Amino acid sequence: MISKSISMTDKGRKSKILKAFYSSLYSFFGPQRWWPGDTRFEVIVGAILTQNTNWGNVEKAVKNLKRHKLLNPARMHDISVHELARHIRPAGYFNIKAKRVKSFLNHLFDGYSGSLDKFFKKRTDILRHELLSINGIGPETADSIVLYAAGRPVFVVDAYTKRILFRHGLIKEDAAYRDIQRLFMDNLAHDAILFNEYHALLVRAGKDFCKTKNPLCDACPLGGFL
DNA sequence: TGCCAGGCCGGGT
DNA sequence: ACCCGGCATGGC
Repeated sequence: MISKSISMTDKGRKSKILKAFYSSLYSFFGPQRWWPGDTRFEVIVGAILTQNTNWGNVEKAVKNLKRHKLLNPARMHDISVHELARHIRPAGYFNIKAKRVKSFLNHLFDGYSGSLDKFFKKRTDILRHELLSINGIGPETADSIVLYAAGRPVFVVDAYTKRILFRHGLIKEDAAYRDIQRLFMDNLAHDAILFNEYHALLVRAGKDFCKTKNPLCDACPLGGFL
């Protein structure tokens, strides 16, 4: 009885903090309007290219792809993995990432004749599981695609999310991806618009105030929660 | 000039 | 079930 009320209290406390974080971030930064990409396919490619990589470098790679009219499934499926690697060079890890984008394209063309409409036409949990089965697509990349390309309410967890939550004492440093994701999804309405903004705001806060080295906690809109 | 950036995989223990 | 090396460019 006692332990139950303690855990309920703790859950309620975290729920309130997560909602307060969102209010503070939204008030401070305003809407972020993610994903920074024009089409679903651009979101998918960007999600793979940004793995452990600065977004600025991804933008250079995306610009290359656009300049060569390659940023659509059919054209990108046609070229060799070697040629693709050449275009995405600025994104770093270009050989492995070219292979990963190709893995997705092979899946898309093998099973869905290259149609994203067909590929997305399934239950959210099935879609997520299917994405995870593709080599080179892990939890964060899969969830980014499910949320930002398919528009389904799953919460995306990334390095900034972990760091911010850890520094505010909401998770352990070695917390697992699914546990962090559950923290958000058990305490917030399953709303794709909300999850979209929330993750984008966490990344914004991370970039501006929560670097690994020299975090600017004084100026951070979440500073008051420490 | 070294460190960091919106991960993930494969092999080893 | 972990742990770790590898993957690579560009900006500060």
